[in-house]
Amino acid sequence: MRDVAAAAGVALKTVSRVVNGEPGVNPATAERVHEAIRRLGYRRNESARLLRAGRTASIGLVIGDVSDPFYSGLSRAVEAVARRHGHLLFTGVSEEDPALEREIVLAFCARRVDGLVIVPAGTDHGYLCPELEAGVVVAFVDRPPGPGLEADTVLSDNAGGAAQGVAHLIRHGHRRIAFLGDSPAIFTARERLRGYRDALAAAGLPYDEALVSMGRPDPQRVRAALAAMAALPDPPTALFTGNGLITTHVLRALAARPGPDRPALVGFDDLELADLLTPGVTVVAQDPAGLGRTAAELLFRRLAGNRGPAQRVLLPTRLIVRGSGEIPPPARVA
Amino acid sequence: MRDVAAAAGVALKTVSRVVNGEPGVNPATAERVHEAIRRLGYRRNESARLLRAGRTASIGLVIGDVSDPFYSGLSRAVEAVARRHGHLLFTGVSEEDPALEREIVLAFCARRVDGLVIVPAGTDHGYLCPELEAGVVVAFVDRPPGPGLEADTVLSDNAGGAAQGVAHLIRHGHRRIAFLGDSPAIFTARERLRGYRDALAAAGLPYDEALVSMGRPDPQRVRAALAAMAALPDPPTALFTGNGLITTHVLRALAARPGPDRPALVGFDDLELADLLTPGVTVVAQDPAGLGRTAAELLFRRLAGNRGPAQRVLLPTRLIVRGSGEIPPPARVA
DNA sequence: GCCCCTGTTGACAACGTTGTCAACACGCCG
DNA sequence: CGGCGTGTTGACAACGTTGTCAACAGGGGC
Repeated sequence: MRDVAAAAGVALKTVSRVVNGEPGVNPATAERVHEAIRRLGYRRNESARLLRAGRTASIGLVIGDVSDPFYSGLSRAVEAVARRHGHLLFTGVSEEDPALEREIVLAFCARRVDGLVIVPAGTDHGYLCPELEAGVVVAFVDRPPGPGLEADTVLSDNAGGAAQGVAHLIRHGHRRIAFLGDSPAIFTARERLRGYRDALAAAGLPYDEALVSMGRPDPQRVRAALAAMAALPDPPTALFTGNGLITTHVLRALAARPGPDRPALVGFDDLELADLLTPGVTVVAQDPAGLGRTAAELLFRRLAGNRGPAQRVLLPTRLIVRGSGEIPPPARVA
Repeated sequence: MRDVAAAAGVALKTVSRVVNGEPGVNPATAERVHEAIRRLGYRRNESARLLRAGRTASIGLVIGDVSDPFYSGLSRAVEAVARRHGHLLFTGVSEEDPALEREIVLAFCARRVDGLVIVPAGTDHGYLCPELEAGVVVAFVDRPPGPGLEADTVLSDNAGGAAQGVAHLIRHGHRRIAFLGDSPAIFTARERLRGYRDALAAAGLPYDEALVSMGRPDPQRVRAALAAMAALPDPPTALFTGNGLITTHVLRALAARPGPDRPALVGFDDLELADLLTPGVTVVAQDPAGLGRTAAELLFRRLAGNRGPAQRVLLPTRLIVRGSGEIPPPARVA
């Protein structure tokens, strides 16, 4: 900028005015400056401008794992909203590790991002308090923050969706329905279990701990849990799986056990190609893009000055019936 | 920082020294400063530091669409490498639109990112030249940059992989093999077509334009192309699909037409759940994470000062045989 | 007592911008 | 001709940090 000023024979400030299209510059002078800008290939340093302005026009997004389609739909939506508001997006991946999450969040704060959208892995977000006081705005999505923190939060209706899925199985005559979920340390897993219990209770069915298995969503654990349930004197005739990964593990395990004793299956989270499987898989679908968009929009509303109390938004889920829960029908075309 | 200095009764510079752990500070003074930092909850402004330092310790990633699992695996790898090098990652989504890509890239450059990893949507990257001269480092991934630009590029072996997939079909006795690919405007689509032709030529089979359809990967177009081919006097007995999206469209179309005249199928790109379909889908799998990692590592090698000529890295693909290309076998367990 | 060396500290400028305010020239009005 | 408003321009400080260099005090050797 200094070079441009020298080349055009004007002061720094005049170049700044021209660059920002401020009024009150002689058209002839402006043309000289533009000429110099072109000749020197000058481009304003946005970081410096923002340092001066005291904002960064950027927000940070912390997710668990981009390669999960749930998170990628969510990040895409956040990115779109950020760009619409003229902000750039930092993306960080916590790998579901609270320590890493904290490290990433603090790195974002050190860059003075204007706001944060967080899919929290940890349960203690005390480390955020100083940042909040410093003016950073935070929205949580998919899971609520740890206790003691007031912040906008956007969640799926996990309990309601799970209840809907389980009710679907009950409507189709199932009485012994198993629940295979993620670790109870995870908020969504607990909520979905709650929905499962609600649905059983609503139908007057007993809750049987032997039909519930929660833990890490790895293939061995899922396979072992399935085997244990199959060995019960009164094995389940239907399964409700607590997330997409577990659904796929169960599908793989069931593929090894075809035939009429194959239990029905309803899963939380939609799966790509789920409609092409035989039998089709009925799912409770979330709206990842809706979650991301809503959270980002709440964030920008705060950045625009909204000082209301923290909101908690619950997004509905959608039951997509694809023929499971009945006797295996022929494949349906979407 | 000024407040900390005042609180500790020292000069600004001393606080800076303490914060950076520079030697030559009296331990007692350092303790006073630490005390003040704690009391005031001071946290260094990284943006200001980097402005001073003349770097931003951030890189930009431009991809076409996060919700495509190919891109999400790639971005995850880039993010991991960036963090390992102490850099933050800006993510931008071009939606495969050259104008948007350009806008995002220039926005990143205006922030003075140290480097860029780009999955190019456009074919003219002339707008990057001034940025390159200004010292930005760029690595292209998945597709090469437009002509006239020398930059590190990491590609999958598109032609080789396609040839391998088509050869698999030929080995299983197919002589009429169709190619359904993305728009010929897309580099990878052209390369995969080339591989298809190579494999035919290597087997002494004729190239029949009636068996080739390229265009936007939307369901209607794919369905129409399939119908047209099925209506040929000598319809194809096997299909090679040019990317994952087209493969799923073809699978949906084929699901409506079961039976023994169903053509065999091999697709470029692996699909989640592909092993659970009946029949299983054989694919030519790329390594999205490998692409991202390699591109990011080349980038950081440049940032570390490597001044060699631009490299072009070709990553191998992997044929995953899942029983397609033969008469439909029973489902296999992974 | 003088000099030099070392350890500690601070003043100042700089990174690349923009906000504030003052200066200047010009023309118009009274 | 003096005063004043307007249009144009520039000097300076500031954003929050760090590099450069100088200043100062204390101690040891001559």
